Amino acid sequence: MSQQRHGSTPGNAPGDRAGAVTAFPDLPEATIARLPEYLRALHNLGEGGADTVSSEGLAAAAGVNSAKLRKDLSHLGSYGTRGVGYDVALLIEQIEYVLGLDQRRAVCLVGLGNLGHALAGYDGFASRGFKIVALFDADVSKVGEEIQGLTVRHIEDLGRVAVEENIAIGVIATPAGAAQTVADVLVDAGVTSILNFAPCVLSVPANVDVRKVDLAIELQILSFHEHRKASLTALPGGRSATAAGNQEAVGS
Amino acid sequence: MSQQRHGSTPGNAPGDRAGAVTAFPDLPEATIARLPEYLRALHNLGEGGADTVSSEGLAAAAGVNSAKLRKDLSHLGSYGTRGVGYDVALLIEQIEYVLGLDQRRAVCLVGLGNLGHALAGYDGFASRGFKIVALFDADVSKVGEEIQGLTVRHIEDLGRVAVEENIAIGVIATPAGAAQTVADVLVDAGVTSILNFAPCVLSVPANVDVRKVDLAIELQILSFHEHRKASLTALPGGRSATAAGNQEAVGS
DNA sequence: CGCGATTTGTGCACACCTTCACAAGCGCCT
DNA sequence: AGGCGCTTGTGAAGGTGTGCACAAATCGCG
Repeated sequence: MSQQRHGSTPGNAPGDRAGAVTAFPDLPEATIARLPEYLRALHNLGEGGADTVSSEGLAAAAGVNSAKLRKDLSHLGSYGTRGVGYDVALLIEQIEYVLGLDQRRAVCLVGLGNLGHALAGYDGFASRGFKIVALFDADVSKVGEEIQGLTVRHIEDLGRVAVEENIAIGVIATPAGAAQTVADVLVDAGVTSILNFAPCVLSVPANVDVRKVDLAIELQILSFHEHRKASLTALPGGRSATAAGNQEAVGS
Repeated sequence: MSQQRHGSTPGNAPGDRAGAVTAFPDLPEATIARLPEYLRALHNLGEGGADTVSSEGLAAAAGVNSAKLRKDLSHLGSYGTRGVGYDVALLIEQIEYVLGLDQRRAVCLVGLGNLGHALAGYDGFASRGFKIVALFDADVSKVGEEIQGLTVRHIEDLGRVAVEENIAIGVIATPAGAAQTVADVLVDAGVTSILNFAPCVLSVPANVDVRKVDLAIELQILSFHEHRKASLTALPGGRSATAAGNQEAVGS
């Protein structure tokens, strides 16, 4: 993953929410990538009326191995109760805190083509800790358009607005050709996390995190497995028994 | 990852394209997930007029370490030339073959909300080896709508159409509540690879591959890093030098 | 109060992945 | 023909992640 393995400042035990500037024990990246999934599963369980969950139960709901789940939670010093399980509400609170979701984060979206429109209208963001506060596009014919109560602005205004609205996360949904330029503008505007939907590699300063989602790549990976499966059809076995678990979550 | 670690049939060396049913040396999952990125970089380079690339050059274009790139390519028995580099056209052909992209794969898309519409209109699919051949939705008010030259059909027709069109890959872009049902239908229709955009865990037979893309999860991971960075602001360093490389590709 | 059932937290072993460092191979120039 | 510089392919080392299996802890019940 990224080079910024800043050696976590020793400080405060997790669970100690007192000091405003709590530093984290360095969580494994793999764990971090799974926490959001646990969180989603916990919300589901909570809405279903559960007060506590066993690691087994939560693991099933999140589609992972229970040992892995326990180890992940132990990393954040989590408070389960032996013989009982985890308190759903408490665990939600803990994970949201670790992920920094207790403060609703402002996000801006650049590029309002097909995908950009869909993202702007995606209510999953709002319901899971984020708020899209600004939309930008380079195309003047799109500027002024109103989407989901927000007006599309010209990308020139990005710098000013980003500061005003205290935006730390930017989403790039432009064509590949424009993505690097947009990334540069975002970085200049103080954005330190970028979610990139454009099929290209971005180069950014070391203090900026980039995550990339490439829809075609996902399909190509599936295609490989299809190809492999097809080359195995002559073998024994064929369509086999039903079993859950061959889920393949995205994330690094 | 998935349990189907079918012990690869020994057969045919890669590069030996003669036998129609070539089995693969089992490529590491991590390598597979990067191949599409290499492919994209190669296409870019090719369009730029390059005939050959060094591992260093290609690695830079794909945003990875050059040693990793060489090892990845060596896994597929790739033919580079020492002192020269890789033949761009040949390497493209090799990777496309391994990924099974030489045959344009038929994909169906279920769920035509905001995201579904965007996916249906995404030209990145067509240009990278896939063709969306059918659209489905459960909502009768959407059935009949025409999108990108395709007519939305009712999900009841999925089984029949999937067989007719020989669809092996399905994309789920429905709300979470409907996703499992849709997955079941897809599986019954003979689909063996699913790309799931719904925020939920799917349970499917062991021979079916599922990849999940959850937009909110990506943001939550970024949020964690933001949170961590914020808790480090008091430390020495601050905004540091420009450097490429802290890219975080999605994929397992 | 003690015992058994249950479930967490974790030490350990293993598998996978990454990175370094270098030998082997190739082409070019003299 | 020979040597030199460049680049691939890979052995080995270190790191990260996974999963088993079990000890430690807690609850409920007799």
